[in-house]
Amino acid sequence: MLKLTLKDGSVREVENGQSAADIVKGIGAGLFKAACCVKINGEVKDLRTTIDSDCEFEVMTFDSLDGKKTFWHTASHILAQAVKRLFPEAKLAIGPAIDTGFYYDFDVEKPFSADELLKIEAEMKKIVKEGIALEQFEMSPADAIAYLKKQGEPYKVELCEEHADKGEPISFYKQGDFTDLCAGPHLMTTAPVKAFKLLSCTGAYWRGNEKNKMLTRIYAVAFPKASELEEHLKKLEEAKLRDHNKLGRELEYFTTVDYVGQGLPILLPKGTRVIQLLQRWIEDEEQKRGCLLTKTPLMAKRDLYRISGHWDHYLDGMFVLGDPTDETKECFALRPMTCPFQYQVYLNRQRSYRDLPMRLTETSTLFRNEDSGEMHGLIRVRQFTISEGHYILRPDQLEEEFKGCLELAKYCLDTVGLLEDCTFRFSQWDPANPKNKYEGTKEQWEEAQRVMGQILDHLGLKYEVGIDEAAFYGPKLDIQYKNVFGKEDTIVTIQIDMLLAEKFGMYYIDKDGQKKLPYIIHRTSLGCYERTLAYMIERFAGVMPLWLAPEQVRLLPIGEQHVEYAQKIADRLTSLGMRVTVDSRDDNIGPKIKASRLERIPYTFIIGDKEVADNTVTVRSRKEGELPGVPVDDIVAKLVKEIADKVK
RNA sequence: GCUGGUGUAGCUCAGUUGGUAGAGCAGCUGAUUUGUAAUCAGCAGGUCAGGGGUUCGAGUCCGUUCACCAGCUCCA
Repeated sequence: MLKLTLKDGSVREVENGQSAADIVKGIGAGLFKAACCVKINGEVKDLRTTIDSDCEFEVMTFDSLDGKKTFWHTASHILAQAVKRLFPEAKLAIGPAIDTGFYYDFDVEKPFSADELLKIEAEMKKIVKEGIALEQFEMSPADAIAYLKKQGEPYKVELCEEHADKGEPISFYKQGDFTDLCAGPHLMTTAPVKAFKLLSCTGAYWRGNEKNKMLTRIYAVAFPKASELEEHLKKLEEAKLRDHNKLGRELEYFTTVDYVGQGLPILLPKGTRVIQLLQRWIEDEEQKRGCLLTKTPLMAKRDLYRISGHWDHYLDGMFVLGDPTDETKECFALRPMTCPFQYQVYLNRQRSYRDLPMRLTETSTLFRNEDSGEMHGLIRVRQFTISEGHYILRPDQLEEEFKGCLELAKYCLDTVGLLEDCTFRFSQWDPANPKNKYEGTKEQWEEAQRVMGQILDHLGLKYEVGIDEAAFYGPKLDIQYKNVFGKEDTIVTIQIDMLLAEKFGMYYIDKDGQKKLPYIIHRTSLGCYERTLAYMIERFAGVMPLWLAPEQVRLLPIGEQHVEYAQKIADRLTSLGMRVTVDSRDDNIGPKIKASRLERIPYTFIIGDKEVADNTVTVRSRKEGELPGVPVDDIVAKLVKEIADKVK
């Protein structure tokens, strides 16, 4: 007999040599029905696994991510089976579960049309209804390759050949007329995959390499119950309503114009106001923290970028003015970053150790010639503005200043309401340097990453490691944010640079009279303003925190006779620096309230006979609903405090 | 850059086998003087994304450029 320790800590005795599925069945029929896979000593395993030693035994259902992924993986096989039934000439690539569902890549002549996707869905329904059992079997690598060649699956052959080097047997799963190279785990049958939807059909490069053939990828999601699928699709629809690219245009934060160009959004008055408020706030905050504000040119001769290394590394990413190949004429480029410009501030005269730390900061507009397919709303653009700082430091100051940068970034993100959804990534180089991206020696990289890792550990920061995500001159701490659709981008970055100081000859005279090279931290405090605005629109569904709202209060007089009183209150709020309008249009109160709601105005005051008589207003707050008969002094004090406190 | 989709009024969308470009909302004007998500009437609004081609005739067919969307790749 074996002893299994279950999740609740209880111990269950079972016969040796049973499958996990049989054991789960013994625990309960309901649990067996819901089981997707098991965890043996913390490792995800197939229900078909034979249990032959004492272990910790946990049953994973669809409620866990591991269970979901097993479920989705089986769903992806059902998708592939349906495609093979309808399009026998389709070649199979890969079909994994992802965090939000699953996909399968196929090599087909033509991508699937919307109609064909419906047909595939219908075929999948049949396969589920057939309740086909999945069987696992193994082959030797040589047999597996021969089998897959015979099946005419070149992509599977390629995967198998790579795996063959390990000398392990190759695992397959078979469900009826369909067999796929697969390590599992999988459900026992196709029956539980009751509710699913094919979401989109797009192109994707084989093995994620743009030099390879582009395959056809179907994204999908699946659930045990139809109601769960409906709920999921509803959530996706709701996310669309928060999408900054839709809402930001509707609410007139920004627009784009085809003859201006891609990635060049026009910030409308509302968007511009929010960014101005953010900028003023950050510049003041940085001053409090000892930063010196600079203003440097938006372009420079190519000579500058030659020194920094950008000319060699990122010429394709720059907007060049002039012929970059003609050395007999001047050639300029718009700046893609601020570093080499801001270093000139430091280089203005000889520096001593007493000048350090020197914390330079700039509200800096940058230009990057992104590939045409990359642009997206305000999140990925060709011209954008960041609060970019360069801290020039003695080695003994590095840790303290790095800590300060992180505190500043966290303070900024927290204040604008984005911190709680951020994750941290320690972006390191790839020592193999496959794209020849990195400058500097192995020793320099190891030293910089050691120092950064040590600082992060001292801070007790939880982070993921991103290999091959570093800058060409050094490692980074990237603060990552996911938008409403789960797509992740960097919102703030803090970098340690051990290369550029030498290139620019940024020596300082130390206490001992020796010339020494400083460390440099590149950091953003709030990162890209456009991107931040986009995320805030999504985070707050268009209702900005009061201190940032382009229009903070709208006053709605019910009749003509109430306009004067409303205007008096508006003047008082305006004199306190608030952004206020009076909607004195000749219209019913209903439509005026509707307009104020649709425009996401944080506070709406309704003013009629009662309010004039009592010196009050009826307040409609986006957060608190309707508050009737609030004395004017009280609401003014409340608003002043909410603004001063930067309430989210 | 790659694959696919989309582009008709400010917005949401109709527009038949190629044959006079439409609606609702928003806007403007007038009436109404109004108490919590659409008062009534009238008016105006268009280079059908932009060049080009086929045709007696193109919103519709073909090709091209641009922009927008989804995904891949990229992101100093």
